This record gives sequence, C-alpha cells and structure tokens, in this order.
Amino acid sequence: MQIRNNIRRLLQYRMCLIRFRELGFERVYSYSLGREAGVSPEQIRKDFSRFGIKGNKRGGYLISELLDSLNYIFGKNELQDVILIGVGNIGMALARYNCGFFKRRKYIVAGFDIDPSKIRKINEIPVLPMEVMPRFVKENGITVGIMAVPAVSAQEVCNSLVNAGIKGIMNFAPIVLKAPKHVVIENINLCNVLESVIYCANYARDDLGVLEC
Amino acid sequence: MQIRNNIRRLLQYRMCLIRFRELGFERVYSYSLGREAGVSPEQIRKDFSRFGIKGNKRGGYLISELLDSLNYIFGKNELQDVILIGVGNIGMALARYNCGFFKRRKYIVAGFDIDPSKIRKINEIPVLPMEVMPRFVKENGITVGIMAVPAVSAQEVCNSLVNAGIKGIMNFAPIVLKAPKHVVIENINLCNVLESVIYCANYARDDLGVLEC
DNA sequence: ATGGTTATGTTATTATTTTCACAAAAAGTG
DNA sequence: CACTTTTTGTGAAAATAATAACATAACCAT
Ligand SMILES: NC(=O)c1ccc[n+]([C@@H]2O[C@H](COP(=O)([O-])OP(=O)(O)OC[C@H]3O[C@@H](n4cnc5c(N)ncnc54)[C@H](O)[C@@H]3O)[C@@H](O)[C@H]2O)c1
Ligand SMILES: NC(=O)c1ccc[n+]([C@@H]2O[C@H](COP(=O)([O-])OP(=O)(O)OC[C@H]3O[C@@H](n4cnc5c(N)ncnc54)[C@H](O)[C@@H]3O)[C@@H](O)[C@H]2O)c1
Repeated sequence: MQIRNNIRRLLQYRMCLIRFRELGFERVYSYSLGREAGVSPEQIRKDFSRFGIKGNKRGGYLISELLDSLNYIFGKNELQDVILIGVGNIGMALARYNCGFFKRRKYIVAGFDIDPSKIRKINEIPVLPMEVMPRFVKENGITVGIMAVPAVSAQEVCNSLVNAGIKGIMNFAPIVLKAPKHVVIENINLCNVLESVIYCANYARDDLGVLEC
Repeated sequence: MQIRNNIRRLLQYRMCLIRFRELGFERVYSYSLGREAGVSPEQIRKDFSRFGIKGNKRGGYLISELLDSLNYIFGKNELQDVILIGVGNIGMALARYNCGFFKRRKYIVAGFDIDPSKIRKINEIPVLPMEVMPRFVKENGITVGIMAVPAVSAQEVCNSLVNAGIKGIMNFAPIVLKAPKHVVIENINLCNVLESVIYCANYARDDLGVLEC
C-alpha cells in the first residue's frame, strides 16, 4: 500500500527535475533536489534505490538521465488516454486544462454525462451520453477514468465503470468508493483537504494533544 | 507530521456519519463506520481514543454525539471564511461550488486575480484585484487561502499571502511551495494524482518490485 | 441475580517508514 | 600518486503507524 507514497514522491521529483532542466541545470544532488521537493536527501536516495535508479558517486545525478529513468518507470512515452465522467464544475475545469495534461502525455479523450445539455464538445473533447460509455471504454481500451459526479450517483457510476473494465479511478465525489481490490481508487475530497488545512492553521490546540501539523 | 493523516481520517469519518444520519441511523459501531470509511475498526477506535472521544461499551457510538465531538474538534460551528487566489478553470469551479463548502461551514468570501477581465462577481463572490488582497486579509482576519494560479506565479503569490498574514494554503499549482514552517501548506497536484492512478492501474510490474498499490 | 454476549478502550506486538551512519567510489589537489 | 573532499548507496537503528489481543464495561436473556 505504501508504495503509493513512494510513487507520489517520484512524481514530485520528476516535476522538480523538469523545472531544474528548464532553468538550465544539468545535474542535481540528493540535497538540492530534496530542498526543492521538500524531502530529505536520504529519502530521495532511498526512493531511487528502491527503483534501481543510480547516480554518480560524487557527481550527483544527471538530470536528463534521471528523467529518462523516471519516464521509463511511468511509461511516459506512450500517450495515455483517460475518460471523464461528469462534466459539471470540476469536470469542465479538467476538460479545459487538457493541454496541461497533454504535456504530461495524459489525455482526456472523451467526457460522459447524463445531462443532455452537456452533450457537446468542450475544448475539442466530445462529451457523450452515459449509455455509450461501456462500449467506448471497451473499443478504445480505456483503463482509467476521472469521476466528477455528485456523491449520490458516485457509487453507481463507479460500478458501471468497473463493469466496463476500468482499472483505475480518480474520484472527486466526497464518498469512499467501494470496488474490487484490483481496481485502484483515489478519492480526492477537496472539502476535507480544505478543512484539514483550516484545522491545522487555526485550531491545532495543545489540549487536543496536537503538537504540530 | 503524521497527525495530519489522523485528522484526514476523522474528517472522513464525519463525512460518513453525516451520510449515516441522513439515512436515518442513530448509532454506529467501529466496524460499520470502518466498512463505510474504508478503515479498520481498530484504527477508528484508536483515532477516537487519540482525541478523547468515548463510545458506549456495548452500544457503539451515538451518531449525534460523535458528530458533536467532531464538530467541536474542527470548530464546525463557527463559519470559516477563506479566500481564493486565481479565478481561472479550477478557481471558477471552486467558486461555483461555494454552497457545497457552505454546508460544511466553509465559505469563499472573495476571489482575487490579476486579470482585469476576471474582476466581477462569480456566484455572488466578489472577485477583486490582487492589490487589495493584503488589506482584505487583514481587515477580515482571513487565515486560509486557496491558490489556483499558474505554477510560474505560485511562489510569488504564496509569499504575498504569507506577508499578508495567511496561516494556511491549499495550493493547486504543480510546485512545492516554500513558506515559513508555521504556515500550513497542502499541495494538491492533480496531474501527479492522475498519473499515480494510471501507474498503479497499468504499469505496476513485478520487475520493479511493485506488488500492489 | 447470573452467566453469556457484545463492542469498546487500551496495551502489546508487529510492520512499515524514516533517519542515521558510514563505507566506498569518484573527483579534485598538491 | 597519495591524500582530501564530496556525495552516493545501503544496512542498521530509531521512530511511527497499523494490527492484534484482550480485559472491561454494558447489556440481555433466563
Ligand atoms: N466543484 C468543486 O469545487 C467541488 C469541491 C469539492 C467537491 N466536489 C465534488 O465533486 C463532484 C462534482 O462537483 P461539481 O461541482 O463539478 O458538480 P456539478 O453538479 O457541477 O457536476 C456534476 C455533473 O455530473 C453529471 N452527472 C450527474 N449524475 C451523473 C451520472 N449518474 N452519470 C454521469 N454524469 C452524471 C451532472 O449532469 C453534472 O454535469 C461532486 O461530488 C462534488 O461534491 C466539487
Ligand atoms: N484546471 C485543471 O484541471 C488543473 C489540473 C491540474 C493542475 N492545475 C493547476 O492549477 C492551477 C490553476 O489552473 P487553471 O486551469 O485554473 O489555470 P487558469 O490559467 O485557467 O487560471 C489561472 C488564473 O490565475 C490568474 N493569475 C495568474 N497569475 C496571477 C497572480 N500572480 N495573481 C493572481 N492571479 C493570477 C489568471 O488570471 C487566471 O485567472 C495551475 O497551476 C495549474 O497547473 C489545474
């Protein structure tokens, strides 16, 4: 389970490396990357070690090589198609951001919605009725979906995605989705995130035994 | 640091409890709540114990009492004002969702943007020019801000928020913000989250030592 | 009452993650 | 070429977190 933190950090490192490269750097050291990514140098070396990534004993890491290794791990070179279910506030924001995803070789190829008024192109992405979703998934070999539907419909939508053959879901509805355990689910509860920030910023009190956040 | 997971889980529990209450339930047990929240019963009891929340030795927990305790911890009864910086795709989606936040007693009271064309009301929320942000923060005692600006401006915006007196930031820009450590920062990198889901769903390979996600 | 059952609360145990520490390789230096 | 400096890579130690275990209180049925 905790491999996911590991992966999350590697992705973070990649993001920082891309920025370093844009700034014209050629090399990084575990401590310079660590400073940028907000992680200890040892942690970085451990993470790299875990995935068999080697640096140069004294010369740090060559950014281009590091990025190659990370891109290999994350299958960066293949373009990865994903679908979006629910094209409301959040769904629309994601659809409009598609060129940002595309830079990372992720691409929302289609949206789906039950509301007929949503059935139109948004930022070049066709939005289709829910009924055609299962066929679309099968015909295009889609494995990952983003869910941005109301909480009441979320479990039902999740079920049909799983039935259609989806293997990974990024869910924005404030509910813990249940799915067979071979399906990877990431619940993003923005209200809870906001609330935890508020709590840590304002309410952390000693009498609750909270020392730091 | 790990206290934050603890808090995240408590918020999750609260979410589930609200749903249970809506469904007409009066009591929960550590196992029923656990099933709903995707957490082990022991973990739940541990979390409650950590925050001094008590149940009934045989009757489980009274939902209303539990919610009272959790609301007390999270200062739910006071309405918490937050501001939003950057009213683009994501910022707009959040602004439009404001009644959803309001239900949780969180409220976006104002947006700020450098783009003059954004300076108008969105869903009743006034969007103001960046120049007035510091004064607004001070006059209204705002402590938490949501940042939805491009990565290039993010650190600069963060700095001015911190200077204005902000104590907590929820950041959507794909960059690890640096701030004094009394400031709580939560970086939400949606690209990375999506990518990690894709990785776990598709690419987890034995030869990388990855067994499960 | 009394004995059995149930679910909490907490202590003990196990597992995981992070940090520490240091040997070893590379690169510079005189 | 020896000697110093630097930074990686990793195994050992420490810290944290999750799980299991179980004693204890509350309830129920007889
Ligand atoms: N917008 C935000 O800032 C925000 C913040 C926190 C959480 N969320 C959560 O994210 C989810 C989406 O939020 P939103 O503001 O975009 O909501 P929204 O109501 O604007 O959009 C939901 C979309 O899903 C579609 N939909 C409903 N049922 C469907 C179904 N069964 N199949 C397919 N499509 C369906 C609707 O037609 C609509 O277009 C919600 O669960 C919400 O609680 C949103
Ligand atoms: N939209 C998405 O789905 C998505 C997904 C992943 C990450 N992100 C990240 O979230 C952030 C926002 O994304 P978006 O799609 O909403 O971008 P956007 O370009 O639509 O909106 C950014 C807004 O910030 C404003 N802005 C720019 N500089 C500013 C400054 N210095 N002060 C105040 N306002 C400023 C702009 O005027 C604009 O209104 C970006 O960093 C993006 O990388 C967005």
